[in-house]
Amino acid sequence: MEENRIQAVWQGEMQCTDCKIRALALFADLHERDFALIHRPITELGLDSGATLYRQADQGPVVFTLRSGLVKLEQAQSNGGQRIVRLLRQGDVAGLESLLGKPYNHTATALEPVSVCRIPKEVVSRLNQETPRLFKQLMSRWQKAVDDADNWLTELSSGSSRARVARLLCYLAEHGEHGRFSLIGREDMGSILGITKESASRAVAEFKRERYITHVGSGRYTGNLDLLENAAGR
Amino acid sequence: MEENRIQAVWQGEMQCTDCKIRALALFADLHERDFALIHRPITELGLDSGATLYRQADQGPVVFTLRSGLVKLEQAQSNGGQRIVRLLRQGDVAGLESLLGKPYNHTATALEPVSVCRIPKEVVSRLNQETPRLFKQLMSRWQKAVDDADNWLTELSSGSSRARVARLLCYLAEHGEHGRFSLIGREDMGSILGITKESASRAVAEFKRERYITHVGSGRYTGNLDLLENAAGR
DNA sequence: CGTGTAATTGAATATATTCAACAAAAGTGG
DNA sequence: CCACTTTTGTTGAATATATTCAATTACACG
Repeated sequence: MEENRIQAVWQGEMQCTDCKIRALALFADLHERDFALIHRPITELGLDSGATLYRQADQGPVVFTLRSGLVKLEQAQSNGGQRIVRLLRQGDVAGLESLLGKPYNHTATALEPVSVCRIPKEVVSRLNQETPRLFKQLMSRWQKAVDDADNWLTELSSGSSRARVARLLCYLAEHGEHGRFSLIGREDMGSILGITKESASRAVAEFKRERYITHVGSGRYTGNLDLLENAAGR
Repeated sequence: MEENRIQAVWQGEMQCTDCKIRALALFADLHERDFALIHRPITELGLDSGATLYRQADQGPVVFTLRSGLVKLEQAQSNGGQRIVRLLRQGDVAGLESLLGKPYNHTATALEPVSVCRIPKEVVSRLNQETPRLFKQLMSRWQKAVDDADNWLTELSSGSSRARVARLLCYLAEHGEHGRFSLIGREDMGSILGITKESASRAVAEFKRERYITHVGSGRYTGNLDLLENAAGR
């Protein structure tokens, strides 16, 4: 049911002790014996691009950690629109607010195929009581969410539309492997940057023409960081 | 020295057990005996409008809780400018990142005379080890910072400059006592809303002419919430 | 190979910024 | 308490920038 709603294309029970990205994940500092305290199943899910992890206002029993891929967090505006307030990638945690018994504050949607771990909140609560090691990681994740939100505002919601798009492309280029990245939809770009999809499209099209970004096949691009940073105004 | 740098106009050692706003503060859930664990002094400071609590990149040994007044958090942009990313009021905590050993991420400045409690981070760490009661409050503060940041983005950084100013005035009116509030400087408004001070000024002047806000003496105003919400587009 | 979705582009319009001038308010020092 | 200086707010006019809406064009997928 739950798995159905979130449109998993594959899933499996997870052994966190063997996790290849544990250094990046919420459970980074846990020891062997800490894992004995996990009594509820942690499942790993694979989701298609476009799949929804959870919806704003839902009362969820789980947090997610992102193993790979890219997820957007959208929040409803009082005027009826939606605004993308953050992008999550490997190691980021989604739905922390559920640990406080609060409904999800965002709708979380995969922007590309993603792999996530679904962690029941009881697992986190229990581990947090039993061992102080999780505590610091939890605080760090919360702080990272604050930092990301603040940087989002200062970097992506200020300046001309061209500069905003340039900064977003820098972000994508810096986080993509080998500097290669997929462009996100122009509508999403607009929702991230607080501009219209047309303005986003115009800026992207210009950057293509001016070779600030170059197509390298199968929808992937590389960016000229120097040129982009310059257009971003820094 | 420290007290000098933050330009305190008065200060005194604080007995948290007697705190009149404890229900709102970080130490809300603590019991009598928990306070025996506090070995370092918590001081209460009064600051003038314009005083700086701390500066971005400083490595501070304290967090602050705000007892009264209004504080802005400014963050440097990569282009050299500054953007106000949050406003803090009664019960809010500033400088949580210092608990993780990180430098402050913002410059915190009083927008009106404020009263704050200055809490050495050792006090928080120690209490947090000894009692689980602080833990939940800490998580809540962190989550509130995230929520505030997200709402800031969706509510104050979207739409026309007129709508943004209307939303900011709504915010001020809702949080002021008896719906009365002081207008903040137009330059600060611009920095909050991502517009120029001239655009902010134009919108404010219009709202005054149209009686969306009314002067009630000594620099204080009341707002017509219906009209303002309407102008805010909701 | 069509068909629908997403991206691009153009032209008209709306909106915000810039820069300059002036007014109002808030300090400052007798 | 008053004159003076400085800062802050307001407004106008020219310009730059972004939005809107409509018309194509490119592209992915069955």
